[in-house]
Amino acid sequence: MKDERTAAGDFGTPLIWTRTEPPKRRQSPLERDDIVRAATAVADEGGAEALTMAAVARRLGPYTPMALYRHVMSKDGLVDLMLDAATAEVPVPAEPGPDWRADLRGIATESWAMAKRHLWFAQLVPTRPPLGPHMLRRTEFQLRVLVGRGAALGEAVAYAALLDRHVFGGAQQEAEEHAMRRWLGIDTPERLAAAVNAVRGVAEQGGHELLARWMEEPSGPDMDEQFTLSLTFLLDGIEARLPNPEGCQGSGSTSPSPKQ
Amino acid sequence: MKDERTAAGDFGTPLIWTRTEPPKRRQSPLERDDIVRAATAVADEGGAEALTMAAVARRLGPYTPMALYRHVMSKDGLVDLMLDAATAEVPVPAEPGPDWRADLRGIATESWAMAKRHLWFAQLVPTRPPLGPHMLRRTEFQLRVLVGRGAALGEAVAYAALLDRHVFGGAQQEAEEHAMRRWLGIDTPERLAAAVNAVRGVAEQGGHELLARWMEEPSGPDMDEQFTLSLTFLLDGIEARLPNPEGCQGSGSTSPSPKQ
DNA sequence: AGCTAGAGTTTATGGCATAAACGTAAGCGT
DNA sequence: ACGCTTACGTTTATGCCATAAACTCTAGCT
Repeated sequence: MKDERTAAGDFGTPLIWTRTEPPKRRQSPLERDDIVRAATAVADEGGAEALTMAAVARRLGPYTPMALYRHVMSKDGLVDLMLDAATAEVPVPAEPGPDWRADLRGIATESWAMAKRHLWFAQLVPTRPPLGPHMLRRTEFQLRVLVGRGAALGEAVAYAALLDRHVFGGAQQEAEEHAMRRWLGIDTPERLAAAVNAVRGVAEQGGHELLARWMEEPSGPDMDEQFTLSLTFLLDGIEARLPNPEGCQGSGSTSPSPKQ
Repeated sequence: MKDERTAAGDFGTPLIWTRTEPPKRRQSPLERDDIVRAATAVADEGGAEALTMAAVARRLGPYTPMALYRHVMSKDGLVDLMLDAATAEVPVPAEPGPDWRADLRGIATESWAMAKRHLWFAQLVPTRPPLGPHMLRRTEFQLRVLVGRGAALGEAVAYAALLDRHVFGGAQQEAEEHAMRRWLGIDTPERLAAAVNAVRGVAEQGGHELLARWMEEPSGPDMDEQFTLSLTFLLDGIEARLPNPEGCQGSGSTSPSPKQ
């Protein structure tokens, strides 16, 4: 990974999904799963910026960073494995149920919960192509639900993408706030106050009355409520564009024109 | 910026907005604006991962990376300035107009267009607190529109956040695809085919029929259409929760319960 | 017994941000 | 005119990263 910042990563190196785990000796002391678990623990605690090969190796015990490369190919490979392992935590039904909204809502809600458990997830997922087996399985389920409700395949792909954007976008924002609190708040509460005051000062100077008022006394739905809210908005929107009110199969390529 | 990857950045260092540009000599050869412009050009061309102090300095002419620090304080400071400069490109009306949907749609659409001009924007914006003056101004406008329509302040903040999440989430995805194409596609078209085939192989093996079908022949709304679509969904949802159908001021703290 | 392949280590390279100390020259007051 | 100050840019050095390459050790097969 040449530069970690890039949210549009370097996919040039072969993806780890093309290489299977090397065949094991009897009981090799180090395994992919151990490494992924350790890396996940490191990132859970310190965020994505704490995830370095050295930190993972240290956590595993008496290992050097280079030991990991034999098993995970590269840091990108490790990240791919971590992302897929985390995705595996969201349960995906074998078959779509009778209520398509519940199906999609379930996937979204579970994903949201997972992303809150692993705040690094939302930070890292946009840096890698979402091609892990569990992510594929998850996507396929979403598509089946939508196509089963009459959406055209291309539309289904768009709707799924749109829902996921919302889940992971929200999680990303949550992660930001968490990190902000970590840096400004926890260790030095007076710095939090100072920063907030500075910003409020800017807001007031700029004549930003509403913003200043809100910063003085934040209110409104919290992240979870916002998540539920916009999820509902999106499902409503999708529903309005599905062809049959309670239908079976259908091409569904025609769609009502939305309000402009 | 210790680790660039982190989408939840290090806000510990004082924000650049607290420091004004140092007073200039007669005509200092290097100015903040020059630097920000050059940095923007670098990132426009090479993406966020190409944005290094050295690259910016090189672009400016016969300067060393360290020269920049006198003017922008740190790389984070530079990024903050870049983000705000880009935000300044989206026009914000002085006053809300008669049609609140048009107002919000306008901000969102212009922001989307800006983010497509500067693909690094969506990659970098989640790494820094959105406290630049232009960003504040933009947010204040959104709030004024919503509060003017009867939303409670806290709700307005949530709605604005929710809309922005979609704008920048979509832009982020666009940036990913662009980078992916850059790495896999442009220089070596056969590698694109190989990669797609590999993934399709995985999809087929896993019995992911719809996914495989779609990868065989992608279809459906493109990014712009998806953007418009989900924007409409969200505006519809917000509209349904605004108190008065065509009203003036109002507390708006009660809201219809959404369909579950 | 000896070979081999896998596991982990050591060493080295190069990119990156950035702290610290160092010229250098432009403008100021005297 | 003289010297001091101060902004400006450079040099040098530090430390953190990922990771390539070569090396060592050892289990287990032939």
